[in-house]
Amino acid sequence: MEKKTFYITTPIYYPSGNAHIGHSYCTVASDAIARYKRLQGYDVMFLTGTDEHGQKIEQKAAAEGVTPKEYVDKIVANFKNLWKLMNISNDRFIRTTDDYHVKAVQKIFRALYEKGDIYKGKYEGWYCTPCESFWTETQLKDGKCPDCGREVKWDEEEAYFFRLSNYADRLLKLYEDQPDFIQPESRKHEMINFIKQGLDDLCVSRSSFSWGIPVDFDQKHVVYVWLDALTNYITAMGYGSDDESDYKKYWPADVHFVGKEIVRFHTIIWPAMLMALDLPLPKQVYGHGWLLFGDGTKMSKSKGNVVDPGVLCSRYGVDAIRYFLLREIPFGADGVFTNEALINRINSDLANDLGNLLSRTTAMAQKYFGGKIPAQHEAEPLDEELITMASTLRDRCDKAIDGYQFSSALTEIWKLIARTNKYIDETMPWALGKDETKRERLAAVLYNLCESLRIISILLTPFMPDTAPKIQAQIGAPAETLTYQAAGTWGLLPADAEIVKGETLFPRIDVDKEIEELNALIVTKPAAPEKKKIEGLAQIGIDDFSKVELRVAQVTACEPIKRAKKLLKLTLDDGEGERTVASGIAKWYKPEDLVGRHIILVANLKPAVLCGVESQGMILAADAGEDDVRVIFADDVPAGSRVH
RNA sequence: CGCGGAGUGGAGCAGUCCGGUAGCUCGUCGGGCUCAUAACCCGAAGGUCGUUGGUUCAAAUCCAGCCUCCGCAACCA
Repeated sequence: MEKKTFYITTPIYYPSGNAHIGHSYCTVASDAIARYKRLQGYDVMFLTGTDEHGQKIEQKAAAEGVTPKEYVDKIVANFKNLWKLMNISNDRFIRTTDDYHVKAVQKIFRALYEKGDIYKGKYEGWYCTPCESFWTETQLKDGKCPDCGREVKWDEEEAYFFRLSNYADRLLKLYEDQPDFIQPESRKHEMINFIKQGLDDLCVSRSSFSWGIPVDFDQKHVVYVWLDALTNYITAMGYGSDDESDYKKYWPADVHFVGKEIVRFHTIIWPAMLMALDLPLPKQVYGHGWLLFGDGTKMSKSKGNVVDPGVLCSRYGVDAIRYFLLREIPFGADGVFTNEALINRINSDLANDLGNLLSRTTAMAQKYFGGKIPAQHEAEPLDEELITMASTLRDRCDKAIDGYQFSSALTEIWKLIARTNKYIDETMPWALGKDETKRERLAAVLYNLCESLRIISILLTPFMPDTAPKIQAQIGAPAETLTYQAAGTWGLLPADAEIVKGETLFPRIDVDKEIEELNALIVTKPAAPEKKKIEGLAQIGIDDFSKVELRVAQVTACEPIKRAKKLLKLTLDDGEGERTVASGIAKWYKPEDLVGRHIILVANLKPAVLCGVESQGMILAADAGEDDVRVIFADDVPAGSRVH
């Protein structure tokens, strides 16, 4: 009989920079599920990869003076190395630059076009010729190109569109028919609302850059991100190629793991495309949360190297990092990553509870029986609770894993670890060891400890693939006692198992010292804090500058603007009269910080309405750092003074 | 009144659907033990469950208002 299949995917990551711990999080989670399902006997397909096209990569490559392909090759190698380091067991790795993917995407694009689900239309927007970019009204800065600051013009570009709007009803029905399709539940409401606001057709081609898959029947165009990236989940299985056997075998996917920021694309656009292609839909999309820093800000590449997964793995071991990611944060919710939390977890859960349990068990087996526990055992009623808990652990883990709650699965395993530690205190083997008449009781106790560890080690394998075999080697468990079946059965460890005290699984870490060293890493490493070069804008003449009227003005009143999170409404005295200005500084200044102070005003800026407030000018402020904006004050200059 | 989520001992969370003893992990304090990685085991302290009001014999839990925080949408002139 054929084994049941299980197909799980991570998103394909955008290789515009090296992998960070946010990528690791999702990938490790997927890996744990893939391994667990394999353990259970499924024929698993675990896919990850990289999404390599697009304007941003094209620009980054150009900035480094290499071709886009050369640029991504380097970063993709970084991703692959990290996955290898972190014991990621993916069966395939797809790159959207792979030949088979390119061909399949072209085929899909053409098929949808011929079917009428893709049509040629016009993409309208504000166009900046030098940048070759379209911008929406709201992206413009002062009515000019946000990139280069030059004039833009309303223009249109020929583009292909996908009739997403046709699928709104079918999507809503999908969510109803398959209540589990979007997980966690709360994200479903967001999607329903989004659809009810009305879906626009989706632009699926671009002609303003060339780093992409060409539309084969219209070479001016390249396929734009959605159709290129999302289809990876089927092209990687050979869909659209000469050999679709894997596609037939594994599709539809059992679950797509994605970050919550891309749930929308996976639960609206992707199913709609599959509907258009008349293909089966994935069974579930699971949107996990983000890893946040202690201050609640999102992980990003610019924030320093402490969260470089490679660094963490080399300091603490891969399994410690895997454990932390899977245990600390309930899947689906956001979680905070701090060095303190990481080290505390390692010390208390891994070193104290698990590592020490193994250590004391093997040490006693050595000390009292030279590593071979006699076959004659004397049981006591006290043993029953431990035995029951251990032999039913597998079922509780299964249940947690079915809902992708690794955190719960690990919690269950650690309950047994704690119970086993307690069992040692209850039975006091060191006392039994002093009494020659208690040899058989002592044998039973030590055997039970090893059995508990055997079951623990099996269920730990998917999460900590390095550590589990180490435990199994120390208790001398043969392979046939380490299967999924064996995890549900007590008493399999053979009498002749050779127990050896091996290396310490997880050495305790000196918290203060370690934190200090990590902090030192933060300070020194990003010491070259990629000071963003101030992009050279086009030069202007003195006459251009003189078109700008700068004036000192006093803030006479200030209040927040309702419905606008970032805006403050300032009432200014500019020397001639009163005027109102809206400014996006609410995050950094409170109204009382500003009232009475003198600022510099751009006095002849065309008024604009922001969140219902007419703003008659703008005030000068500096970007003092990432996320740090400071208003330029001129308190000793009288209001009304001209600045030039 | 844009949509949604959340406010529970020092920290991080569960409990809220289906009202009735407020639970877990870490930390703190006290005790036990000595097999073990100064680890392990037991016990204690610590919470008016954001706030106000309502329903009820009884509210963390149900209802209404308010406050605060966080996502998404709009907005950083």
